[in-house]
Amino acid sequence: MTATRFELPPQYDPHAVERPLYERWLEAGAFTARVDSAKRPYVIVIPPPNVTAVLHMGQGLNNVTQDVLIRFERMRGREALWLPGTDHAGIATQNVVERLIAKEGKTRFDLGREQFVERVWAFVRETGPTILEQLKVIGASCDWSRTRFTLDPAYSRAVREAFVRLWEEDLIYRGHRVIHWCPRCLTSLSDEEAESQEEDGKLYFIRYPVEEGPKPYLTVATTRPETLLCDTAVAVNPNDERYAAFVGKVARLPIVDIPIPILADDAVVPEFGTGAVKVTPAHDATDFEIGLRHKLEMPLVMTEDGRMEHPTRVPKSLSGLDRFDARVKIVDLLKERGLLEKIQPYRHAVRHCYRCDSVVEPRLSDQWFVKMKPLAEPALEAYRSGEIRLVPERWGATYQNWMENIRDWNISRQLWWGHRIPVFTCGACDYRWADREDATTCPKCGGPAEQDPDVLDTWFSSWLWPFATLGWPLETPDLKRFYPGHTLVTAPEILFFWVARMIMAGYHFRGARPFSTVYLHGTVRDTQHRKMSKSLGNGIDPLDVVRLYGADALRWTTIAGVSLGSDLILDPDDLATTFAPGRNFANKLWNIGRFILSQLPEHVQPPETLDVKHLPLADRWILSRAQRAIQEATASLEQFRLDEAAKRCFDFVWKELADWYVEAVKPRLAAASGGGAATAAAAHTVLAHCFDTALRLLHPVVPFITEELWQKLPGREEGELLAVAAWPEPKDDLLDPEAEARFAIVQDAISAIRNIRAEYRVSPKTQLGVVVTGRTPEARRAFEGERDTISRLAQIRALRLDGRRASDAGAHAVLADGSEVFVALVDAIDVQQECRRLSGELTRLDQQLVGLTGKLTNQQFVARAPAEVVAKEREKERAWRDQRQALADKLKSLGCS
RNA sequence: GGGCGAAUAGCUCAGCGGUUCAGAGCGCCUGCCUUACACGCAGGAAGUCGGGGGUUCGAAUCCCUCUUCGCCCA
Repeated sequence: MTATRFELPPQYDPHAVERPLYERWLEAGAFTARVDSAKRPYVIVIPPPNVTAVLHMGQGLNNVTQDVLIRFERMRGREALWLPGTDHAGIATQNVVERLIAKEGKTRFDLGREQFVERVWAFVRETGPTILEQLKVIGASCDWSRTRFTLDPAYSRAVREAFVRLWEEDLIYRGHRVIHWCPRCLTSLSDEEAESQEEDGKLYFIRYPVEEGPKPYLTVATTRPETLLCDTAVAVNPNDERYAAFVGKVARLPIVDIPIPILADDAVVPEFGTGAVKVTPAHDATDFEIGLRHKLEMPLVMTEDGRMEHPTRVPKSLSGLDRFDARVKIVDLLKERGLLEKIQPYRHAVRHCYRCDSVVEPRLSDQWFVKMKPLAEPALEAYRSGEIRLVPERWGATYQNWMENIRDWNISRQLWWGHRIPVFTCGACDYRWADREDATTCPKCGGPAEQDPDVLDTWFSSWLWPFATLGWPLETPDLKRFYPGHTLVTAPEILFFWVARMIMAGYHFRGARPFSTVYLHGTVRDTQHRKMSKSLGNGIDPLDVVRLYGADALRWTTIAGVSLGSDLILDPDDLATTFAPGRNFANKLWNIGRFILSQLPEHVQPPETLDVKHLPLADRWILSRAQRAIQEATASLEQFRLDEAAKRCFDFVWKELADWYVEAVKPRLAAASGGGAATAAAAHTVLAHCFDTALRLLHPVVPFITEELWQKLPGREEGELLAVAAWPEPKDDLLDPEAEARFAIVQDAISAIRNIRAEYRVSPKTQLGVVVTGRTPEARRAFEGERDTISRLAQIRALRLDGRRASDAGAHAVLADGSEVFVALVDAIDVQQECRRLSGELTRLDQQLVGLTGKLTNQQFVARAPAEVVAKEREKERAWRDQRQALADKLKSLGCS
């Protein structure tokens, strides 16, 4: 019976099992979605990590969440496809490689475009697979046969196709306007990529001399005095009477000393500063609009890398200075000339580059834009009609707000790494067109064609991810079968960057939603609630966690620790405590398995053979609890309540199966070799069934340990895998509310005895004499049937159920249903203490009864509350009165006053 | 300035109209190496559910307001 395969170590060792199991899943093709099966598809596309990235906790949470969902649906019989891949991440990747070559003392300009791009490719080929390999370590069940990269040739064709189509639909245009410019990355950014942060800045009040004005000067307020060098006007609000007399006059621009007009424009907010503002059309989006309206000059006063430069406007002393150094200098110059009125502290939003955090410089330039309004409309409608659902729902407001106020999308980046913009210009006739092929000559005049030097925003490729990964624009079998997809799991930070745009692209290019549900999970933070980040050094390396405690411990802790949409707080300085829940649970599961496996014979009868009605109460109870666990865990997973599902399974396997059933059934198992063969056989079946159920339910969350244990269960056939085994279905004939209620009383009795034992400090070794008196025939039958259970779990020498006791020296307890417990404690008993204990109970009960009777005598309650609530309260009152009576009797018999 | 969210045991969080629902995990206290597990077992202490007001027969749970914190957008 004790075959060698059950000789398992008392502590679970994840390292011994994880890698081989993952290999086994791969070899079996367990994660490969089949294009030709009859199953309904279920598709998740991974949010592609940057190709240079290494796994961090945020991705850990993100990917474990996806894995739970995909494994759940796979077990439920769907054709599950979890499509993995990476993103070329234009700016980020280019930055990484630029830093690398900087160590060699070179810049990308030294290498030249072609060589530099080749250098990036070499780097990417080396590091690209890293993060995907790391996903395997944490158990991600991706379909690796379909791994994609946004710069794959096929994917690049999709990007190009999308661009050309939009061009043909007249949705792409060349815009001349002020955009966000990163002077460090040397590229323009979209609105989303320029993140605003509240900062403490200063408001400078500067006097602009006025020629022949009502006053000698006009004071303007600005946060960026260095830009005054390219001011081309001063503006006030047309309705601002304070300045009416200035309008039409000429101011002299300080330092530069040239005349600029004073004009009136609605865009000026009278409440800001003095109500008069300087107008810098080339370095401020609002000023640019003013400039357009008043046909102002728009000189640029900075180089692309943010240094002051202009042939006539920048004085020699400032030329070549960084913009922030120039600010200081300019302020000094203004002071010298008596033109600085004052400086005030000022809190305002400043935009920063989302990749390098540099302060973004608004800058006038020509860029390619996508007209977004027509794309946004279907995406907005999809949300409003419920065709696409956001979980948690509250993000809907944010989504709608963004879609309603959508602005055109600047998609050109002045980078070398990425999809080169397929726009060509004829050197001879200036004709401009977008092309699916690399053109060399002009289709109009045959002149030389020149391709736009810029590349596309990375998000312009990743917004096609849900279908470009499946072969679009070709109508591939994969595309037909696996689009539209189902669930997208991601963080709210990229709701606009990526999710919203994918929805737009889905409708625009495929005429169908890319997915039906967007699950937005929280952020991983440290104990001070700071977002984990490399720069703060407060991150946790998920692989460290795997190394220390195993992948399942990592997975369990992240899934059970985070409720729908909330942040996950982890302590990077105390991994042991942080991941203890996962480690402890895995070990517990291991040991439950170790025990059960050691007990089971080679052949266990299937649960269908059980004569349920005649099983012992404990068996009926645990079987019923198993059905409930199935129902509740399934329902929770369907609602994306992964933590709830995990905890429900935890309670079933630990708090019910291990703490109660396994303990209750030990005497029967021990009797297997003796005369109790039949009852032991039933116990084997029940144990095997319940454990098998638990392993299936837990597999999506802790796949490794469950697979390992499941493989060892008797009756396993060669090649069977839990990863593709069927999800449990609740069996109605095993649901048994009566057994659940009865067994609860047995548990209640055992707890009462244990409580008394602890209270009177009776050693666990001391075998007690106990009398349990059931209040009802049902209770008496329950106690009778579970006599052995009670004796074992409460360490009882002599258990009487007939109500007769040998002495009165003992402790008493009354159970919820009015049944009574008497524990003989001849020496240990302290009547005074017993009186205190029981009267304490009585007082508590009395207080509850006061409240309850008050409620029941309240006409309003009886009249207005639902009848079933009232009935429930009445029933409760009856039970409590029984309890109270029993307690009072006891107190009286003990002689307590 | 606009919008959203959070505030419940020492910590991280469940619960979101009906008192044995004031809970879990970790931590803490007491006692146990009871032949699956000390990464464990048994028992226990611990919160006027952020403040105030309201709705309701009944509120941690709904509404208003204030305070504190976080996020997003301008």
